[in-house]
Amino acid sequence: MGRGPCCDKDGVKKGPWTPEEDQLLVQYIQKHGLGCWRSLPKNAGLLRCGKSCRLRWTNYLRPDIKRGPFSPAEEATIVHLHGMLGNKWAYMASQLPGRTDNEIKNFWNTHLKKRLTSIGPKLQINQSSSSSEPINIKCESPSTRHMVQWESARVEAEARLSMQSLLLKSKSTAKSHPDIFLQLWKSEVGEAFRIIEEKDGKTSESIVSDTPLSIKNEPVLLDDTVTPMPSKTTTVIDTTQEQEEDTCKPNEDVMTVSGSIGSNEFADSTDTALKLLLDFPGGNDMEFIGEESEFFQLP
DNA sequence: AAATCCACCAACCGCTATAAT
DNA sequence: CATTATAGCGGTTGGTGGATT
Repeated sequence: MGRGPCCDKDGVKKGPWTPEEDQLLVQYIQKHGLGCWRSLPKNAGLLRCGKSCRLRWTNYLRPDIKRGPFSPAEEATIVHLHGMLGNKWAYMASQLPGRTDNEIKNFWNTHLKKRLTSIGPKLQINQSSSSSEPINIKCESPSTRHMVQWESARVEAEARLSMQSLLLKSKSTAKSHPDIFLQLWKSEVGEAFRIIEEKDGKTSESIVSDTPLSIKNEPVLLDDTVTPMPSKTTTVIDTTQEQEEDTCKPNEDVMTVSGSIGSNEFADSTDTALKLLLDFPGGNDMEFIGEESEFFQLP
């Protein structure tokens, strides 16, 4: 049969961790490194299940955890990525070194989402008109406007993608690409971005690394005190540098990924798509929606 | 000063994919 | 190959502390 149980449910402590428990866990990991979470609690003398230990370590005790408020640059990254990917907290965490998925998720739910909701009614999106008038978005701050625009774009993209997938299924002809980014890039959303890119005739910098990356996170060893880190990090961007502007500046400080991706062609196309989609064209962030009226039309 | 409300966040829960037996 | 545990992820909950009434 399969493996033995990870922990018997009885006699397992739950709830907040005490400093003593934290100390036991940290000491054990510093001494033995990361290995089997299943056996860790017993070996470390903890009355916790392995899952709880893993969460405590990854979300709180890891030495590379960055505490404190999110910088504007980090905020912008989250908004960008959420606009693109939705609730992919783990992926966002991989792009924000020192931040955990849990932290990002909490930050989104308690700050960004609220802000988005609060300014929601103020939005005046002129979709009824078939004219080429740009969407009229009224928001207090550029960052908020930015966020709303990305959310709008994401909702549109999702709607269109689901519609497309329905159509594809009904036709049973074309195979949908397994990669969501490539799907998105191949959709009109990506098309609209490409048009703008060409119009502008410039290659804008992206907050997302040019280094090939994959959603399937490859392990990478961080230069840290505790040896084998349970790193979910693949390609990381150093956003520790405070960036006052809302817009994303080019970031040269990119860590090297130790594990290369096997299928580079696929990964590259995915990354290019993601990179380009995360780049804002021109001055008006959502200009392409107004210009490309077919964006709102079904295929 | 007490009660209530609210925001924040750590931790848990449940699900899925993958790995081990 | 089937079964089961593990790891990882996203959603949700509950405790805590500060603000407000």
